[in-house]
Amino acid sequence: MLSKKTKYAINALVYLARENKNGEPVQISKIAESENIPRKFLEAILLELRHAGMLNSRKGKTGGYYLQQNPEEINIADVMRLFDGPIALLPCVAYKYYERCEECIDEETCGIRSVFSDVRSETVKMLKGATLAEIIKRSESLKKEISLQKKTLKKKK
Amino acid sequence: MLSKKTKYAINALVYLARENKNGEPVQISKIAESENIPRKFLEAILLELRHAGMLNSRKGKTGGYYLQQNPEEINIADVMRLFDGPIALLPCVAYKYYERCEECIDEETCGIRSVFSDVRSETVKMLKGATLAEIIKRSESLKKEISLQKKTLKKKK
DNA sequence: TAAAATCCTACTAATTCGATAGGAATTCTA
DNA sequence: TAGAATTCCTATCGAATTAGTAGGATTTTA
Repeated sequence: MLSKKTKYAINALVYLARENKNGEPVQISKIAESENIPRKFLEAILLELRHAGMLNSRKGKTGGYYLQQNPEEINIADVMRLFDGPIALLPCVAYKYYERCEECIDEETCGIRSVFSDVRSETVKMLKGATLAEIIKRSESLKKEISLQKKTLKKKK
Repeated sequence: MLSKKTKYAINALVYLARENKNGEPVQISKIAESENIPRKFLEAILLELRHAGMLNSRKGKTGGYYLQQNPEEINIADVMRLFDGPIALLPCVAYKYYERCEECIDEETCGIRSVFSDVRSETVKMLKGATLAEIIKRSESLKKEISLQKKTLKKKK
C-alpha cells in the first residue's frame, strides 16, 4: 500500500495542477486545508517535492509553492519512487533499486522472479502514464458520467 | 514490496510442489535448509498456510508438511493477501479489504482512485494466474533457454 | 522593522517486521 | 511403554518504519 506521505504528495500535486493555472504560489496552509492534510506534515512533503524538482517555491510573505514541471510531465511512478522507494514487489526485479534476494538460490531461473518482473513492467507502464494531466482528465470524465447517470435516473421516474 | 514472510511462504510452497510429487510429508528443517529460510520463522509461516487450507501436516515422528491443494489451485495473490493484506495500493480500491481514504474528498470522482483501480485489476489478474504450477513451468522454460544460450555460445567459438 | 511565509533539523509515539524461546501435544519405533 | 522426533502454539523482543510534531532560522514584502 502507498504510504500516507505518497498519497498526500499526489493529492497536493493534483491540487496545484488543477487550481493553479496562473502559476502564482499557493500557501501550504491553503493546500493543507483544501486536501485534508496535516499542515506540518505537508510542509515536509512539499519540501521534498521541491528538492526532486517537481515543485518550486517562493519564500516570505506572498510565498508558497507552484508546479515546476508541466502536468503532463509529472507522473505517479516518480512520486511513488521518491517517497516509498521501488515500485517492484521484489528487490531483484527493481530497476532503480535493484538488490539480490538474500535467500535466493538461482536468480536466472527463478519462476517467482519471472512473474514479478512481468507485474513490475505492467505496473510501471500504467503509473508512468498516470500524469497529473491524465488524473485530472479522468476526474472530469467521471464527473460527466455521474451527472449523465443522474439525468437518466430522472427520466425513468 | 513483499514482506520476507510472503517471499518465504511462496518459496516453501513452490518447493513442496516441485519436490514432493508423492505427497509424503516434508520436515520443516528440510524446507528451511533447502530454501535458506530461518527454521523457527518458517515454522510459523507453514502453520499459517495450513490454517489457510493450502497445506496440511502430520505430527510426530515421520511428520511434516504437504500440499493440501493442487499446484494449479494455489496462487500468489492468495498467499500475498494472507500475509501482507491487500494487493491494492490504495485502501479505497481494495476488494476484500476495502476502506475509505480518510483524507478523500470525493471518492466517486477521484482520478487517483481511477488509476489505482486499473493497476489493481491488472495486478490481481496476473497474480491469480501465477499458480505454483505456472511458476514451476516458467522456471523450467528459463532453464531450457539458458542451456540453449550456452550451446549457441559454444558454436560461435 | 514587523508580519508572514518557507526552510530545516530534531524528536517522538505507535506500529510493523523479522525473528527467537520454550514448552505442550502428538506420533512413531525400539 | 518409554523415548525420540516432530509439529503446535503463545509470548517476547529488538530494530526499523511510519506518521506526525516542535521550534526556531531564514527570507521576503509592506
